[in-house]
Amino acid sequence: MKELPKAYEPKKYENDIYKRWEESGFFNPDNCEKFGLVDGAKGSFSMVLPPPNVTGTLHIGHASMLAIQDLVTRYKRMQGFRTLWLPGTDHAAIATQTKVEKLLIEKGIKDPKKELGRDKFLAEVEKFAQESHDTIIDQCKKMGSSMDWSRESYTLDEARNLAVRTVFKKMYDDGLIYRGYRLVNWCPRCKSTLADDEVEHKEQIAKLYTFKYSKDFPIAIATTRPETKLGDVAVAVSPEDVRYAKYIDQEFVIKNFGGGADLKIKIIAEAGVDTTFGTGAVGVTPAHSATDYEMAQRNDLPIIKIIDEDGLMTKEAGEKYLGKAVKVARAEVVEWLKANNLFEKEEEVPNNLSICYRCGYAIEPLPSRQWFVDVNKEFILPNSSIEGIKSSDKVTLKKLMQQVINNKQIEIIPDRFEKIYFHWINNLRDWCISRQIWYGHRIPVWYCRGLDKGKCLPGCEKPLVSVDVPQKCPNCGSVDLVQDPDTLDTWFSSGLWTFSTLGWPNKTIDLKNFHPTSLLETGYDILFFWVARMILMTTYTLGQIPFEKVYLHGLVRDEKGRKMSKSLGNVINPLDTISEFGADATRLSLLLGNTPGNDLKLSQEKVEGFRNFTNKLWNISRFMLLNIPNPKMDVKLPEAKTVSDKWILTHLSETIEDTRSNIDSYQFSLAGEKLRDFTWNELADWYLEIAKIEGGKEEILNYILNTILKLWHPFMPFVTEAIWKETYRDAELLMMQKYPDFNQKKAEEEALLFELYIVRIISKTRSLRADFKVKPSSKINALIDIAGSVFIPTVEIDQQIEKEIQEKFKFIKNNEAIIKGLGRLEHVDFSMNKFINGSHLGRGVTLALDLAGVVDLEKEKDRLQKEIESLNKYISGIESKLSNTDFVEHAPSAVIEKEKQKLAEAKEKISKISNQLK
RNA sequence: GGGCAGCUAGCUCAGUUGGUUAGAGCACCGCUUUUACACAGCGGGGGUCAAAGGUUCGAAUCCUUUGCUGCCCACCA
Repeated sequence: MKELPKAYEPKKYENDIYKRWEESGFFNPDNCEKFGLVDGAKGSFSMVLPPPNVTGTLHIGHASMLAIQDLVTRYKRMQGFRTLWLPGTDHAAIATQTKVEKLLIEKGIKDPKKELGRDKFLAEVEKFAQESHDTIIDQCKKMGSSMDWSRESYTLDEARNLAVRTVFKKMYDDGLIYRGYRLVNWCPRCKSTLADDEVEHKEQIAKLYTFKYSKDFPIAIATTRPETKLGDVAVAVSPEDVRYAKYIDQEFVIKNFGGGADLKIKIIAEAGVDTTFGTGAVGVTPAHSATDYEMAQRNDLPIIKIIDEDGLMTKEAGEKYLGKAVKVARAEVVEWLKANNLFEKEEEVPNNLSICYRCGYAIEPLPSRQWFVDVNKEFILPNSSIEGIKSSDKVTLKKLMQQVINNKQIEIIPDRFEKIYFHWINNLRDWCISRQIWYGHRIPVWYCRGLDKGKCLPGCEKPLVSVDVPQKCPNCGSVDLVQDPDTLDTWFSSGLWTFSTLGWPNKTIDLKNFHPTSLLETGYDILFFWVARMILMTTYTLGQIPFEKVYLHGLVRDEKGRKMSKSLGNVINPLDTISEFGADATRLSLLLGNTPGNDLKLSQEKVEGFRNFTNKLWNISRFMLLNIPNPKMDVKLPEAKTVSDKWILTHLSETIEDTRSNIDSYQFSLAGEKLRDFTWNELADWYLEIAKIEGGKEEILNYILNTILKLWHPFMPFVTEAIWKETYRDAELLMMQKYPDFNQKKAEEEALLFELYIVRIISKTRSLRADFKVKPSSKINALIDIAGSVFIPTVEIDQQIEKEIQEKFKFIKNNEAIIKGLGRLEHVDFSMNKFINGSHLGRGVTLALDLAGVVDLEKEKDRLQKEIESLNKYISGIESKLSNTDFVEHAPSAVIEKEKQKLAEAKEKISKISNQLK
């Protein structure tokens, strides 16, 4: 017999337990296999950790992700799958560089990049990334994550760099990567391009200015950005617009617009122009607006770049504006328009401002020479294992991305995100992958600087794309090669994550064992950034899907549903809740009440509630251990000695089945709630109390404890492992035990009867006691009468009914001790067919408490009267249902039978109560 | 402008293919320190399931419309 401390103190156990897990080596599937803990028939289960950015520390959203993934991992591992959960971190290029720049500026370095230079600056970034990485890893461990640290990866390490270079080269050779001068999203603060989906929109009120370019110009236009008009090449009007039809195709020259350059403006017809907005005419600025750029392409118009990468006006805007900031230029253009009487009006309109998703700065669209991935170019996919795409078929990247979802090779949970995914792909444009920042994978492209400085041969201008550093120009033989200064979009390398982490481009055993991965669990907020790009990169590179299922979780919000942010001061730090309430409570509060794809509201109270539950489980075990002198680890389903045993074992069996099927269908919350109900309500509140009365339950308690620890382990690994150790001392880890299997045993009828009779009698006894304010300490007497069940509508007691009554009598009498104990009764008399006055519990059972001296007669009358009222309502509802011929004709007979039974039962009750009132 | 969710007890949410008098946790009220647990136990109150219409014998559940709330997407200059 062992005794545990009264309350569970997570701090005393968690670190040691994690250490034991880690030292066991079983986070690594190779070791599980070596020790025969893998069931060959089950195969592999693999999952990559969505690598957290090394921009800082983990927040509660990460904790939620870790809780879900660790739950699945432990569950699969306990089932005998060859289970791999592969960890790593993401260099997060722009984000990390921006962060470090900020920190250095705070330290007093005004322009860190300029002052330090590339190498020193990068060293600073790496130092920061390393520190951040260490914190992240530590936090993962604090959460109990059972990841295989021996396979840890980084999106910017050597192995991943090889994968990046190899894929880049392959895509270039297939013509899917090209270099082009095109309009890109430019962040003047980050001084880099951004992909389309890295641009966010913020609603604002903008000033809309209406004016004419010149006195002679026939059409007024409206714009929110007058300074860009210095780069206008056309005015677009709707072809339907009668006001402007006559001007279409005319050309105008505006001398010295805004005091700057001359403009050549052609009037063009564009169907997309809204005749009701502004003047119904749009000034077209191809270099600084995506829409206008497309119009220019369609109409063969020139592109005049008047804003540069620093957000300053170029000389194309005219000498007057050269080098001036955009905002300054705007004011000057407006001023000029007013001075020249061209200005018509100024009004406020709602407007969407494009901003950088990393730094929030306004995006400047501008034309630039960049590297792109062509999503529409056709190519052939050798080694295709994509269903519906043969190795000889021509495909595009877009088509690949659509196909794997269409053919259900990849399933997205919840499936509503599939629609969103398709919509995104349909609108997808070529992906700009080059970034003008320093922290990232250098683009594996070199340029020849000539055999003899600047004297290249024809053909030398072709970029030299190579996995390894090329020694000389293959065209002219020069060794004077210079690498492209740009780096790659961080999502280019994280897009390779499922296979680059498994050793690709080498043909490794890991790739064979673990790819495609089984599950990708991540937030819906990076569906496009990451999930879609992994699908793109993996299907293209391997001809394989990256994962079979995508489970998307939502955001963790505060108790009011607001996003957590430092400025609001509502951030819940997982380390704080772990330290205050324990990792298990933190995990449960993130797992339960959380449904796929939906945001979760979290409050301190919620975590507290689960801390209470952890402690409850601890105390349940504490009590059980007091009653299990010799805990045994290998358990078989024990034999039930009493009805209560049958009852609890039946419920346990159901619980195993429900837990498993809920986890299997990704309903983690339901699984946990079911387990909690069983543990707290059925086991603790009923069965353990019964065990105190009946005694002699060592074997069954041992079985139940053993089983629920296993069932709970994936949810709350620490406390279960701690109890396991206390129970079985030197035994092996709970983590590696076999997850309980549902035994197909049918629910025992007696188990149901236990609820129908015993539980009902006790509950009624308790509620009557409370109603009549009987002191809990005073034990009273009761009378229980057992008559024929109302199901047989006959007054005569034939043999069959007699037998039924006898059996029922025996059944209830057998549980007298429990009834007395839990109902706090001194003495219970049993009778047969006495039709006594009392509470009618249905099925012919009547309960009467001896309340002599305690009963307030008037109060009792009131109570009965109320009960009659409610019963009458109930009865009339059923009667009207049953008298409805439509119902009787259409409803299935089972439903009608049920209604009839309910009616009979209610009627009997009411007649008995009326009797009593007399 | 297009799309997707959500609207069920004071709060957070369950409610699987339509079929008990719609459930749980927290909070609330009353009682209890009955030796596993007061981070507990027992009992209790509380909802016309956002609104309207429709389908059906029967709707929280299916359909239509509307209203809020949130999110995503989009080239109204």
